[in-house]
Amino acid sequence: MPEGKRLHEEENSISFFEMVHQVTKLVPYGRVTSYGAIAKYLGAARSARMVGWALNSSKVSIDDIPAHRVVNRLGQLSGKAHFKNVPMEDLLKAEGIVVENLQIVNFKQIFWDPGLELSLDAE
DNA sequence: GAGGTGACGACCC
DNA sequence: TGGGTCGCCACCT
Repeated sequence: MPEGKRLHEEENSISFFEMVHQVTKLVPYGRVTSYGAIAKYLGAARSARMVGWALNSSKVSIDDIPAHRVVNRLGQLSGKAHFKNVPMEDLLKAEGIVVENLQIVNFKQIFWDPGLELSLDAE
């Protein structure tokens, strides 16, 4: 992944914040990714917290950004508390994702790595 | 203008 | 091997 252009930067000054939203929207139906995976893809592997922060803001447009498909590296629904309106696990289950005890059972199987998948597609 | 916050992850002991 | 601590960086107050 080139360090210059991570994503198709709509603006020259697109923020890390915006890129998180872009990547999150690219997560396929029925698949999930992690905060760290997104952060790593954006070249800020140590800034996973920022990804969570960005998704926190995305809740205003949760209809556009499937933030429920983003969990921590263990597949746990750490952001569940922020889905007070629509249960996070309910959204995941609706996509055929097995959630048990606030954790994705087949996390490894449905894990979607943006750094891997998007590099192949390279839109 | 500066400091605190935050849905995590990696490193160190 | 497992638990604890630090770092990261943009946005909000």
